[in-house]
Amino acid sequence: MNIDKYGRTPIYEQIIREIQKEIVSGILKPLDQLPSVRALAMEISINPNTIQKSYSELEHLGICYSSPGQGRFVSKNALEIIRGGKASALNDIQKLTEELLNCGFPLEEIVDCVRRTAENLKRRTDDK
Amino acid sequence: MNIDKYGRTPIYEQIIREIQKEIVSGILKPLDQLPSVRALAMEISINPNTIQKSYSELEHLGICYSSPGQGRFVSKNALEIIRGGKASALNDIQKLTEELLNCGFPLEEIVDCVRRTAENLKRRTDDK
Amino acid sequence: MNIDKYGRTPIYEQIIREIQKEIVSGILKPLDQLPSVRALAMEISINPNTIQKSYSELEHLGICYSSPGQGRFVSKNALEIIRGGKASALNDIQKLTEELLNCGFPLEEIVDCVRRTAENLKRRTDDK
Amino acid sequence: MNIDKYGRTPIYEQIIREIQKEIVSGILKPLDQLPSVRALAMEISINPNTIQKSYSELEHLGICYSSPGQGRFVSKNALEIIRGGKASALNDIQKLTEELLNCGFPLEEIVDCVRRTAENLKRRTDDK
DNA sequence: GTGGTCTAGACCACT
DNA sequence: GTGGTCTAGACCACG
Repeated sequence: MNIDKYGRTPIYEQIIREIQKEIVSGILKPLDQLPSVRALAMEISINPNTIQKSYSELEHLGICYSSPGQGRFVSKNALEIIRGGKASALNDIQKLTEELLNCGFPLEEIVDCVRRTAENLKRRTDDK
Repeated sequence: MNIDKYGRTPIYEQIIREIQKEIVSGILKPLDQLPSVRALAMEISINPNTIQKSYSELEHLGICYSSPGQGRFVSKNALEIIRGGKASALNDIQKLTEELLNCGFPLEEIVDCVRRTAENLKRRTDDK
Repeated sequence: MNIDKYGRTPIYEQIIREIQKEIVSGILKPLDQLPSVRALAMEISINPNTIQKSYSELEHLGICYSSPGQGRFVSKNALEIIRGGKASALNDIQKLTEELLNCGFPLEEIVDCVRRTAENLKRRTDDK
Repeated sequence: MNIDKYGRTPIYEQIIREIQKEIVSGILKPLDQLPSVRALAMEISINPNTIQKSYSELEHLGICYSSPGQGRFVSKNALEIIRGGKASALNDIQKLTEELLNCGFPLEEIVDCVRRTAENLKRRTDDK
Protein backbone atom coordinates (compact mmCIF):
# COMPACT_ATOMS: atom_id res chain seq x y z
CA MET A 1 0.00 0.00 0.00
CA ASN A 2 1.37 3.31 -1.14
CA ILE A 3 0.90 6.07 1.43
CA ASP A 4 2.45 9.54 1.42
CA LYS A 5 2.59 10.49 5.07
CA TYR A 6 3.64 14.05 4.47
CA GLY A 7 1.51 15.17 1.54
CA ARG A 8 -1.54 17.41 1.82
CA THR A 9 -4.13 14.70 1.19
CA PRO A 10 -5.22 13.18 4.49
CA ILE A 11 -3.77 9.79 5.25
CA TYR A 12 -7.18 8.30 5.96
CA GLU A 13 -8.35 9.31 2.49
CA GLN A 14 -5.29 7.79 0.89
CA ILE A 15 -5.98 4.54 2.70
CA ILE A 16 -9.58 4.56 1.51
CA ARG A 17 -8.45 5.01 -2.06
CA GLU A 18 -5.82 2.33 -1.82
CA ILE A 19 -8.33 -0.19 -0.49
CA GLN A 20 -10.79 0.77 -3.18
CA LYS A 21 -8.05 0.30 -5.73
CA GLU A 22 -7.33 -3.18 -4.39
CA ILE A 23 -10.98 -4.08 -4.65
CA VAL A 24 -11.33 -2.70 -8.14
CA SER A 25 -8.20 -4.48 -9.31
CA GLY A 26 -9.33 -7.74 -7.81
CA ILE A 27 -6.67 -8.08 -5.16
CA LEU A 28 -9.50 -7.93 -2.65
CA LYS A 29 -12.69 -9.68 -3.67
CA PRO A 30 -16.20 -9.37 -2.24
CA LEU A 31 -16.52 -11.22 1.08
CA ASP A 32 -12.73 -11.25 1.52
CA GLN A 33 -11.57 -10.29 4.97
CA LEU A 34 -9.81 -6.98 5.39
CA PRO A 35 -6.65 -6.79 7.50
CA SER A 36 -7.38 -5.90 11.11
CA VAL A 37 -6.94 -2.35 12.22
CA ARG A 38 -3.88 -3.22 14.26
CA ALA A 39 -2.31 -5.38 11.57
CA LEU A 40 -2.69 -2.76 8.88
CA ALA A 41 -1.49 -0.06 11.24
CA MET A 42 1.69 -2.03 11.88
CA GLU A 43 2.18 -2.89 8.25
CA ILE A 44 2.09 0.66 6.93
CA SER A 45 3.29 2.40 10.10
CA ILE A 46 0.21 4.51 10.59
CA ASN A 47 -1.63 5.37 13.78
CA PRO A 48 -4.44 2.83 14.38
CA ASN A 49 -6.88 5.67 14.93
CA THR A 50 -6.31 6.72 11.35
CA ILE A 51 -6.92 3.20 10.04
CA GLN A 52 -10.05 3.05 12.13
CA LYS A 53 -11.28 6.25 10.54
CA SER A 54 -10.71 4.89 7.04
CA TYR A 55 -12.54 1.68 7.83
CA SER A 56 -15.46 3.54 9.37
CA GLU A 57 -15.74 5.62 6.26
CA LEU A 58 -15.64 2.55 4.04
CA GLU A 59 -18.37 0.99 6.16
CA HIS A 60 -20.36 4.15 5.97
CA LEU A 61 -20.12 3.96 2.19
CA GLY A 62 -21.25 0.33 2.31
CA ILE A 63 -18.02 -0.91 0.79
CA CYS A 64 -17.26 -3.13 3.76
CA TYR A 65 -18.95 -4.32 6.91
CA SER A 66 -17.76 -5.65 10.24
CA SER A 67 -19.14 -8.60 12.12
CA PRO A 68 -18.15 -8.26 15.75
CA GLY A 69 -15.74 -10.87 16.88
CA GLN A 70 -15.00 -12.08 13.39
CA GLY A 71 -13.52 -9.18 11.52
CA ARG A 72 -14.24 -6.84 8.67
CA PHE A 73 -15.21 -7.96 5.18
CA VAL A 74 -15.63 -6.55 1.69
CA SER A 75 -19.30 -6.12 0.81
CA LYS A 76 -20.84 -8.17 -2.00
CA ASN A 77 -21.71 -5.08 -3.97
CA ALA A 78 -18.50 -3.18 -3.16
CA LEU A 79 -17.54 -2.80 -6.80
CA GLU A 80 -20.81 -1.15 -7.80
CA ILE A 81 -20.63 1.26 -4.89
CA ILE A 82 -17.07 2.24 -5.70
CA ARG A 83 -17.92 2.82 -9.34
CA GLY A 84 -20.90 4.95 -8.37
CA GLY A 85 -18.80 7.01 -6.00
CA LYS A 86 -16.21 7.75 -8.62
CA ALA A 87 -18.72 9.59 -10.78
CA SER A 88 -17.80 12.71 -8.86
CA ALA A 89 -14.35 12.44 -10.34
CA LEU A 90 -15.85 13.37 -13.70
CA ASN A 91 -17.10 16.53 -12.07
CA ASP A 92 -13.63 17.33 -10.81
CA ILE A 93 -12.22 16.78 -14.26
CA GLN A 94 -14.75 19.24 -15.64
CA LYS A 95 -13.70 21.91 -13.18
CA LEU A 96 -10.03 21.44 -13.93
CA THR A 97 -10.71 21.45 -17.65
CA GLU A 98 -12.57 24.74 -17.38
CA GLU A 99 -9.71 26.24 -15.43
CA LEU A 100 -7.19 25.22 -18.04
CA LEU A 101 -9.30 26.38 -20.97
CA ASN A 102 -9.84 29.71 -19.29
CA CYS A 103 -6.09 30.17 -19.16
CA GLY A 104 -5.81 29.56 -22.86
CA PHE A 105 -4.68 25.93 -22.81
CA PRO A 106 -5.77 24.34 -26.08
CA LEU A 107 -8.49 21.70 -25.75
CA GLU A 108 -6.52 19.13 -27.67
CA GLU A 109 -3.65 19.35 -25.23
CA ILE A 110 -5.98 18.31 -22.44
CA VAL A 111 -7.52 15.51 -24.49
CA ASP A 112 -4.06 14.29 -25.41
CA CYS A 113 -3.10 14.29 -21.76
CA VAL A 114 -6.07 12.05 -20.97
CA ARG A 115 -5.32 9.68 -23.81
CA ARG A 116 -1.66 9.44 -22.90
CA THR A 117 -2.60 8.66 -19.33
CA ALA A 118 -4.77 5.81 -20.56
CA GLU A 119 -1.97 4.42 -22.69
CA ASN A 120 0.54 4.57 -19.89
CA LEU A 121 -1.87 2.86 -17.55
CA LYS A 122 -2.53 0.11 -20.09
CA ARG A 123 1.17 -0.46 -20.64
CA ARG A 124 1.83 -0.72 -16.92
CA THR A 125 -1.07 -3.14 -16.50
CA ASP A 126 0.05 -5.29 -19.42
CA ASP A 127 3.56 -5.46 -18.04
CA LYS A 128 2.40 -7.13 -14.88
CA MET B 1 -17.05 37.72 -7.25
CA ASN B 2 -18.50 34.33 -6.48
CA ILE B 3 -17.50 33.05 -3.03
CA ASP B 4 -18.86 30.08 -1.13
CA LYS B 5 -18.37 31.02 2.50
CA TYR B 6 -19.35 27.67 3.90
CA GLY B 7 -17.76 25.24 1.46
CA ARG B 8 -14.76 23.05 2.07
CA THR B 9 -12.26 25.06 0.01
CA PRO B 10 -10.83 27.93 2.04
CA ILE B 11 -12.25 31.34 1.30
CA TYR B 12 -8.81 32.80 0.71
CA GLU B 13 -8.12 30.23 -2.01
CA GLN B 14 -11.40 30.99 -3.71
CA ILE B 15 -10.50 34.65 -3.75
CA ILE B 16 -7.12 33.86 -5.28
CA ARG B 17 -8.79 31.91 -8.05
CA GLU B 18 -11.39 34.56 -8.71
CA ILE B 19 -8.73 37.22 -9.05
CA GLN B 20 -6.70 35.00 -11.34
CA LYS B 21 -9.82 34.43 -13.39
CA GLU B 22 -10.39 38.16 -13.70
CA ILE B 23 -6.83 38.66 -14.86
CA VAL B 24 -7.00 35.83 -17.36
CA SER B 25 -10.30 37.07 -18.74
CA GLY B 26 -8.96 40.58 -19.11
CA ILE B 27 -11.20 42.26 -16.54
CA LEU B 28 -8.01 43.10 -14.69
CA LYS B 29 -5.04 44.03 -16.83
CA PRO B 30 -1.34 44.21 -15.94
CA LEU B 31 -0.53 47.34 -13.90
CA ASP B 32 -4.20 47.80 -13.01
CA GLN B 33 -4.89 48.51 -9.37
CA LEU B 34 -6.60 45.78 -7.41
CA PRO B 35 -9.48 46.68 -5.14
CA SER B 36 -8.18 47.71 -1.74
CA VAL B 37 -8.22 45.19 1.07
CA ARG B 38 -11.00 47.01 2.86
CA ALA B 39 -13.04 47.68 -0.25
CA LEU B 40 -13.01 44.06 -1.37
CA ALA B 41 -13.72 42.95 2.18
CA MET B 42 -16.83 45.11 2.24
CA GLU B 43 -17.91 44.09 -1.24
CA ILE B 44 -17.90 40.36 -0.62
CA SER B 45 -18.53 40.53 3.11
CA ILE B 46 -15.33 38.82 4.12
CA ASN B 47 -13.00 39.82 6.93
CA PRO B 48 -10.16 42.07 5.74
CA ASN B 49 -7.60 39.71 7.23
CA THR B 50 -8.75 36.99 4.88
CA ILE B 51 -8.48 39.30 1.88
CA GLN B 52 -5.03 40.27 3.06
CA LYS B 53 -4.02 36.63 3.12
CA SER B 54 -5.25 36.08 -0.43
CA TYR B 55 -3.41 39.14 -1.64
CA SER B 56 -0.21 38.14 0.15
CA GLU B 57 -0.37 34.79 -1.54
CA LEU B 58 -0.87 36.40 -4.94
CA GLU B 59 2.14 38.56 -4.22
CA HIS B 60 4.15 35.53 -3.27
CA LEU B 61 3.27 34.06 -6.62
CA GLY B 62 4.43 37.23 -8.32
CA ILE B 63 0.98 37.92 -9.71
CA CYS B 64 0.68 41.29 -8.00
CA TYR B 65 2.77 43.67 -5.92
CA SER B 66 1.97 46.30 -3.34
CA SER B 67 3.35 49.63 -2.29
CA PRO B 68 2.18 50.60 1.15
CA GLY B 69 0.15 53.77 1.10
CA GLN B 70 -0.44 53.51 -2.62
CA GLY B 71 -2.23 50.26 -3.27
CA ARG B 72 -1.76 46.91 -4.92
CA PHE B 73 -1.25 46.34 -8.62
CA VAL B 74 -1.29 43.50 -11.13
CA SER B 75 2.22 42.49 -12.21
CA LYS B 76 3.29 42.94 -15.79
CA ASN B 77 3.88 39.24 -16.27
CA ALA B 78 0.84 38.10 -14.27
CA LEU B 79 -0.65 36.17 -17.16
CA GLU B 80 2.46 34.10 -17.78
CA ILE B 81 2.75 33.25 -14.10
CA ILE B 82 -0.88 32.20 -13.84
CA ARG B 83 -0.56 30.01 -16.91
CA GLY B 84 2.59 28.43 -15.54
CA GLY B 85 0.94 27.71 -12.22
CA LYS B 86 -2.03 26.02 -13.80
CA ALA B 87 0.16 23.37 -15.35
CA SER B 88 -0.30 21.34 -12.18
CA ALA B 89 -3.96 21.02 -13.10
CA LEU B 90 -2.92 18.70 -15.93
CA ASN B 91 -1.33 16.51 -13.31
CA ASP B 92 -4.52 16.40 -11.30
CA ILE B 93 -6.46 15.46 -14.42
CA GLN B 94 -4.10 12.57 -14.97
CA LYS B 95 -4.67 11.23 -11.48
CA LEU B 96 -8.42 11.46 -11.78
CA THR B 97 -8.32 9.82 -15.20
CA GLU B 98 -6.35 6.90 -13.80
CA GLU B 99 -8.82 6.51 -10.99
CA LEU B 100 -11.75 6.39 -13.39
CA LEU B 101 -10.06 4.01 -15.80
CA ASN B 102 -9.18 1.70 -12.94
CA CYS B 103 -12.86 1.52 -12.08
CA GLY B 104 -13.72 0.47 -15.59
CA PHE B 105 -14.92 3.80 -16.93
CA PRO B 106 -14.37 3.77 -20.69
CA LEU B 107 -11.73 6.18 -21.92
CA GLU B 108 -14.06 7.75 -24.46
CA GLU B 109 -16.50 8.72 -21.75
CA ILE B 110 -13.79 10.78 -20.08
CA VAL B 111 -12.69 12.34 -23.35
CA ASP B 112 -16.30 13.17 -24.16
CA CYS B 113 -16.68 14.79 -20.78
CA VAL B 114 -13.71 17.04 -21.49
CA ARG B 115 -14.99 17.95 -24.95
CA ARG B 116 -18.47 18.70 -23.68
CA THR B 117 -17.01 20.94 -20.99
CA ALA B 118 -15.16 22.87 -23.65
CA GLU B 119 -18.29 23.28 -25.74
CA ASN B 120 -20.34 24.47 -22.81
CA LEU B 121 -17.67 26.93 -21.84
CA LYS B 122 -17.47 28.24 -25.39
CA ARG B 123 -21.23 28.66 -25.58
CA ARG B 124 -21.32 30.56 -22.31
CA THR B 125 -18.48 32.81 -23.43
CA ASP B 126 -20.08 33.48 -26.80
CA ASP B 127 -23.35 34.40 -25.14
CA LYS B 128 -21.74 37.26 -23.32
CA MET C 1 14.57 32.58 21.58
CA ASN C 2 15.32 36.26 21.63
CA ILE C 3 12.38 38.40 20.46
CA ASP C 4 11.96 42.16 20.69
CA LYS C 5 8.20 42.62 20.87
CA TYR C 6 8.26 46.38 20.56
CA GLY C 7 10.98 46.93 17.96
CA ARG C 8 10.51 48.04 14.37
CA THR C 9 11.17 44.65 12.73
CA PRO C 10 8.01 42.52 12.70
CA ILE C 11 7.85 39.80 15.29
CA TYR C 12 7.15 37.16 12.69
CA GLU C 13 10.35 38.05 10.84
CA GLN C 14 12.36 37.85 14.02
CA ILE C 15 10.98 34.39 14.63
CA ILE C 16 11.89 33.32 11.11
CA ARG C 17 15.46 34.47 11.65
CA GLU C 18 15.72 32.81 15.04
CA ILE C 19 14.54 29.50 13.64
CA GLN C 20 16.95 29.79 10.74
CA LYS C 21 19.70 30.53 13.21
CA GLU C 22 18.84 27.40 15.17
CA ILE C 23 18.96 25.33 12.03
CA VAL C 24 22.23 26.82 10.87
CA SER C 25 23.79 26.33 14.29
CA GLY C 26 22.66 22.71 14.42
CA ILE C 27 20.24 23.07 17.32
CA LEU C 28 17.55 22.01 14.87
CA LYS C 29 18.57 19.37 12.36
CA PRO C 30 16.87 18.33 9.11
CA LEU C 31 13.77 16.18 9.77
CA ASP C 32 13.61 17.38 13.38
CA GLN C 33 10.20 18.44 14.55
CA LEU C 34 9.70 22.13 15.19
CA PRO C 35 7.95 23.24 18.36
CA SER C 36 4.20 23.26 17.82
CA VAL C 37 2.49 26.53 17.06
CA ARG C 38 0.85 26.61 20.46
CA ALA C 39 3.93 25.50 22.36
CA LEU C 40 6.17 28.14 20.83
CA ALA C 41 3.45 30.75 21.29
CA MET C 42 3.36 29.98 25.00
CA GLU C 43 7.12 29.82 25.33
CA ILE C 44 7.81 33.24 23.88
CA SER C 45 4.47 34.81 24.81
CA ILE C 46 3.42 35.60 21.29
CA ASN C 47 0.01 35.06 19.76
CA PRO C 48 -0.29 31.70 17.96
CA ASN C 49 -1.41 33.45 14.78
CA THR C 50 1.89 35.23 14.60
CA ILE C 51 3.80 31.99 15.04
CA GLN C 52 1.64 30.45 12.35
CA LYS C 53 2.59 33.25 9.99
CA SER C 54 6.29 32.72 10.63
CA TYR C 55 5.95 29.00 10.07
CA SER C 56 3.95 29.49 6.87
CA GLU C 57 6.67 31.73 5.58
CA LEU C 58 9.34 29.18 6.42
CA GLU C 59 7.28 26.60 4.58
CA HIS C 60 7.00 28.90 1.60
CA LEU C 61 10.76 29.13 1.57
CA GLY C 62 10.98 25.35 1.64
CA ILE C 63 12.78 25.37 4.97
CA CYS C 64 10.15 23.28 6.71
CA TYR C 65 6.98 21.36 5.89
CA SER C 66 3.92 20.39 7.86
CA SER C 67 1.54 17.48 7.98
CA PRO C 68 -1.68 18.41 9.72
CA GLY C 69 -2.26 16.37 12.81
CA GLN C 70 1.37 15.36 12.98
CA GLY C 71 3.45 18.47 13.27
CA ARG C 72 5.98 20.52 11.40
CA PHE C 73 9.44 19.37 10.42
CA VAL C 74 12.70 20.82 9.15
CA SER C 75 13.25 20.07 5.46
CA LYS C 76 16.15 17.91 4.39
CA ASN C 77 17.70 20.67 2.34
CA ALA C 78 16.91 23.45 4.81
CA LEU C 79 20.54 24.46 5.21
CA GLU C 80 21.12 24.94 1.50
CA ILE C 81 17.98 27.03 1.17
CA ILE C 82 18.90 29.23 4.10
CA ARG C 83 22.38 29.78 2.74
CA GLY C 84 21.00 30.63 -0.68
CA GLY C 85 18.56 33.12 0.79
CA LYS C 86 21.24 34.92 2.75
CA ALA C 87 23.10 35.82 -0.40
CA SER C 88 21.01 38.97 -0.54
CA ALA C 89 22.73 40.09 2.64
CA LEU C 90 25.89 40.60 0.59
CA ASN C 91 23.91 43.01 -1.54
CA ASP C 92 22.81 44.93 1.52
CA ILE C 93 26.39 45.15 2.71
CA GLN C 94 27.38 46.62 -0.63
CA LYS C 95 24.77 49.34 -0.37
CA LEU C 96 25.76 50.24 3.16
CA THR C 97 29.41 50.26 2.18
CA GLU C 98 28.73 52.66 -0.65
CA GLU C 99 26.82 54.94 1.67
CA LEU C 100 29.68 55.04 4.14
CA LEU C 101 32.34 55.57 1.50
CA ASN C 102 30.32 58.40 -0.01
CA CYS C 103 30.39 60.10 3.37
CA GLY C 104 34.14 59.89 3.49
CA PHE C 105 34.50 56.91 5.80
CA PRO C 106 37.83 55.25 4.99
CA LEU C 107 37.56 51.82 3.41
CA GLU C 108 39.83 50.24 5.97
CA GLU C 109 37.55 51.30 8.80
CA ILE C 110 34.74 49.29 7.22
CA VAL C 111 36.96 46.30 6.57
CA ASP C 112 38.19 46.46 10.15
CA CYS C 113 34.64 46.53 11.39
CA VAL C 114 33.89 43.35 9.46
CA ARG C 115 37.01 41.61 10.73
CA ARG C 116 36.34 42.62 14.30
CA THR C 117 32.81 41.30 14.03
CA ALA C 118 34.17 37.98 12.89
CA GLU C 119 36.63 37.83 15.77
CA ASN C 120 33.99 38.66 18.34
CA LEU C 121 31.69 36.04 16.91
CA LYS C 122 34.44 33.45 16.97
CA ARG C 123 35.30 34.25 20.57
CA ARG C 124 31.69 33.95 21.64
CA THR C 125 31.31 30.66 19.81
CA ASP C 126 34.52 29.27 21.27
CA ASP C 127 33.42 30.21 24.76
CA LYS C 128 30.41 27.94 24.54
CA MET D 1 17.00 61.95 -8.24
CA ASN D 2 16.65 58.20 -8.31
CA ILE D 3 13.44 57.00 -6.61
CA ASP D 4 11.93 53.52 -6.69
CA LYS D 5 8.23 54.12 -6.21
CA TYR D 6 7.34 50.48 -5.86
CA GLY D 7 10.09 49.06 -3.66
CA ARG D 8 9.75 48.26 0.02
CA THR D 9 11.79 51.18 1.31
CA PRO D 10 9.55 54.17 1.97
CA ILE D 11 9.72 56.89 -0.61
CA TYR D 12 10.31 59.58 1.98
CA GLU D 13 13.40 57.70 3.21
CA GLN D 14 14.72 57.40 -0.30
CA ILE D 15 14.33 61.12 -0.78
CA ILE D 16 16.19 61.81 2.46
CA ARG D 17 19.06 59.63 1.35
CA GLU D 18 19.19 61.15 -2.10
CA ILE D 19 19.38 64.65 -0.68
CA GLN D 20 22.04 63.59 1.78
CA LYS D 21 23.93 62.07 -1.10
CA GLU D 22 23.75 65.33 -3.03
CA ILE D 23 25.08 67.21 -0.03
CA VAL D 24 27.88 64.75 0.58
CA SER D 25 28.87 64.78 -3.07
CA GLY D 26 28.89 68.56 -3.18
CA ILE D 27 25.99 69.01 -5.58
CA LEU D 28 24.27 70.81 -2.75
CA LYS D 29 26.52 72.98 -0.56
CA PRO D 30 25.84 74.44 2.89
CA LEU D 31 23.50 77.45 2.69
CA ASP D 32 22.29 76.40 -0.77
CA GLN D 33 18.56 76.56 -1.22
CA LEU D 34 16.65 73.30 -1.53
CA PRO D 35 13.97 72.97 -4.21
CA SER D 36 10.52 73.86 -2.92
CA VAL D 37 8.18 71.10 -1.84
CA ARG D 38 5.96 71.67 -4.86
CA ALA D 39 8.81 71.92 -7.34
CA LEU D 40 10.47 68.73 -6.17
CA ALA D 41 7.12 66.96 -6.06
CA MET D 42 6.51 67.86 -9.69
CA GLU D 43 10.04 67.00 -10.74
CA ILE D 44 10.05 63.47 -9.39
CA SER D 45 6.29 62.86 -9.60
CA ILE D 46 5.79 62.25 -5.92
CA ASN D 47 2.99 63.41 -3.65
CA PRO D 48 3.92 66.74 -2.01
CA ASN D 49 2.97 65.32 1.38
CA THR D 50 5.76 62.82 0.99
CA ILE D 51 8.30 65.50 0.09
CA GLN D 52 7.12 67.50 3.07
CA LYS D 53 7.72 64.53 5.32
CA SER D 54 11.27 64.11 4.02
CA TYR D 55 12.05 67.78 4.52
CA SER D 56 10.62 67.75 8.03
CA GLU D 57 12.83 64.83 8.87
CA LEU D 58 15.88 66.54 7.42
CA GLU D 59 15.07 69.62 9.48
CA HIS D 60 14.60 67.49 12.54
CA LEU D 61 18.07 66.08 11.95
CA GLY D 62 19.46 69.60 11.60
CA ILE D 63 20.56 68.99 8.04
CA CYS D 64 18.45 71.83 6.70
CA TYR D 65 16.34 74.67 8.03
CA SER D 66 13.51 76.74 6.65
CA SER D 67 13.10 80.48 6.90
CA PRO D 68 9.45 81.31 6.41
CA GLY D 69 8.79 83.21 3.24
CA GLN D 70 12.27 82.60 1.86
CA GLY D 71 12.64 78.90 1.46
CA ARG D 72 14.58 75.97 2.83
CA PHE D 73 18.36 75.84 3.04
CA VAL D 74 21.15 73.40 3.73
CA SER D 75 22.60 73.89 7.20
CA LYS D 76 26.19 75.00 7.62
CA ASN D 77 27.14 71.87 9.48
CA ALA D 78 25.05 69.51 7.33
CA LEU D 79 28.03 67.43 6.32
CA GLU D 80 29.11 66.69 9.89
CA ILE D 81 25.58 65.72 10.88
CA ILE D 82 25.20 63.38 7.93
CA ARG D 83 28.52 61.73 8.68
CA GLY D 84 27.55 61.29 12.30
CA GLY D 85 24.22 59.75 11.36
CA LYS D 86 25.81 57.24 9.06
CA ALA D 87 27.69 55.65 11.91
CA SER D 88 24.69 53.42 12.44
CA ALA D 89 25.39 51.89 9.06
CA LEU D 90 28.47 50.31 10.57
CA ASN D 91 26.16 48.66 13.06
CA ASP D 92 23.99 47.31 10.27
CA ILE D 93 27.04 45.96 8.51
CA GLN D 94 28.01 44.16 11.69
CA LYS D 95 24.63 42.49 11.95
CA LEU D 96 24.67 41.38 8.34
CA THR D 97 28.21 40.13 8.69
CA GLU D 98 27.24 38.02 11.68
CA GLU D 99 24.31 36.57 9.79
CA LEU D 100 26.51 35.58 6.88
CA LEU D 101 29.25 34.13 9.06
CA ASN D 102 26.68 32.12 10.97
CA CYS D 103 25.60 30.56 7.70
CA GLY D 104 29.13 29.50 6.93
CA PHE D 105 30.07 32.25 4.51
CA PRO D 106 33.85 32.67 4.65
CA LEU D 107 35.03 35.95 6.17
CA GLU D 108 37.26 36.74 3.22
CA GLU D 109 34.33 36.59 0.84
CA ILE D 110 32.65 39.36 2.79
CA VAL D 111 35.79 41.44 2.98
CA ASP D 112 36.30 40.99 -0.75
CA CYS D 113 32.77 42.13 -1.36
CA VAL D 114 33.45 45.33 0.56
CA ARG D 115 36.70 45.97 -1.25
CA ARG D 116 35.17 45.34 -4.64
CA THR D 117 32.37 47.74 -3.83
CA ALA D 118 34.94 50.40 -3.02
CA GLU D 119 36.77 49.83 -6.28
CA ASN D 120 33.61 50.02 -8.34
CA LEU D 121 32.60 53.19 -6.60
CA LYS D 122 35.98 54.74 -7.23
CA ARG D 123 35.91 53.81 -10.89
CA ARG D 124 32.45 55.30 -11.33
CA THR D 125 33.53 58.49 -9.58
CA ASP D 126 36.68 58.80 -11.64
CA ASP D 127 34.72 58.38 -14.87
CA LYS D 128 32.66 61.46 -14.16
C1' DG E 1 -7.06 56.68 1.95
C1' DT E 2 -3.55 52.55 1.40
C1' DG E 3 -1.09 48.05 3.12
C1' DG E 4 0.91 45.50 7.21
C1' DT E 5 1.16 43.55 11.80
C1' DC E 6 -0.71 41.79 15.96
C1' DT E 7 -3.96 40.05 19.48
C1' DA E 8 -7.80 37.37 21.22
C1' DG E 9 -10.66 33.94 20.63
C1' DA E 10 -13.21 30.56 18.00
C1' DC E 11 -13.90 26.43 15.11
C1' DC E 12 -12.56 22.64 12.04
C1' DA E 13 -10.05 18.57 10.19
C1' DC E 14 -6.49 15.22 10.96
C1' DT E 15 -3.69 11.84 13.94
C1' DG F 1 -2.48 16.67 20.64
C1' DT F 2 -1.36 18.78 15.74
C1' DG F 3 -1.92 22.48 11.81
C1' DG F 4 -5.23 25.59 9.30
C1' DT F 5 -8.81 29.02 8.63
C1' DC F 6 -11.61 32.78 9.96
C1' DT F 7 -13.53 36.79 12.51
C1' DA F 8 -13.37 41.05 15.11
C1' DG F 9 -11.06 44.73 16.34
C1' DA F 10 -6.97 47.41 17.11
C1' DC F 11 -2.78 50.03 15.90
C1' DC F 12 1.02 51.63 12.95
C1' DA F 13 3.50 53.50 8.88
C1' DC F 14 3.07 55.43 4.36
C1' DG F 15 1.16 58.75 0.76
